[in-house]
Amino acid sequence: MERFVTRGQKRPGSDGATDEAPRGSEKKRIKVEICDDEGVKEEDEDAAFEEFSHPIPWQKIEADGLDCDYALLFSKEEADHLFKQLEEEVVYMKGEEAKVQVFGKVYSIPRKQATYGDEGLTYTYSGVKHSACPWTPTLEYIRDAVTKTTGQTFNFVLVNRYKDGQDHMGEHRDDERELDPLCPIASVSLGAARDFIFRHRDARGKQSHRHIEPVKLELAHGSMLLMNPPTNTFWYHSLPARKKVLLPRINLTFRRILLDSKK
DNA sequence: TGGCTATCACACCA
DNA sequence: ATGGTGTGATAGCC
Repeated sequence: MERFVTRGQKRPGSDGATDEAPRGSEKKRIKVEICDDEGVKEEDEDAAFEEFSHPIPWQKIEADGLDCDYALLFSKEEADHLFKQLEEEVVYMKGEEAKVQVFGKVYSIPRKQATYGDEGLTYTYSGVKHSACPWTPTLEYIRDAVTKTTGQTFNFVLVNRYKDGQDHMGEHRDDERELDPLCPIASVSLGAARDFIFRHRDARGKQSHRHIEPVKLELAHGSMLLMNPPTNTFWYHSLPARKKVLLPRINLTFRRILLDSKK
């Protein structure tokens, strides 16, 4: 069974007049598709709250073992500006660095990637160790904006650039060995809106024991998706190809990498 | 040791 | 019929 659900409309009865809306008290509409054998259950989104310093309308996205928060972090004008700045500043991997080995065969990854972060940090992707470049001004600005709204600090960002709808990323989880398991991953989107799909690890494959429908959402220009633990443990995510998308998208995933003393 | 990663083939749908 | 999309098979490396 599949249903499209629009969640997060303004609560009936909320006066909606307060400037200092606590997190979750006022919602923007985004299209979230939550599918479930028994249909959709509406949760009280106000039940979840944390003290954030900036009042932003948050959208809670929850399923079994999945816990995300979605918000528009930047206005269109600011997001346009940031996108342009990143197009000038970010230097992407090329050549051998942009290749990946899958089932013995070597491919160029279907997107461009770059890693930035605190000095000396490294990140392993598909068995290849990348060292982080020093932060650029725009990446620092966005990082700080994320920190202000989430209260979380980050020492690393993975930049993915999808030149159009043909560029994509296959289903995966982020490497848990290197990541601080208690720190959420903050995913900032700039440019073309793209579909984003979560699938539960027990609902993959031909004969999976559980029937858990995927959670699908669209990541808008200037948005931020916070993936809270334990989401990354149970849910794979992907950015599927979309032939109709003709414009580029830049995605920034801010993380906290453990200083590699232990692996 | 097992889980990862992209592509291809093919089924399904409108 | 056609094109876009979703799912499974693939089988080597660390």
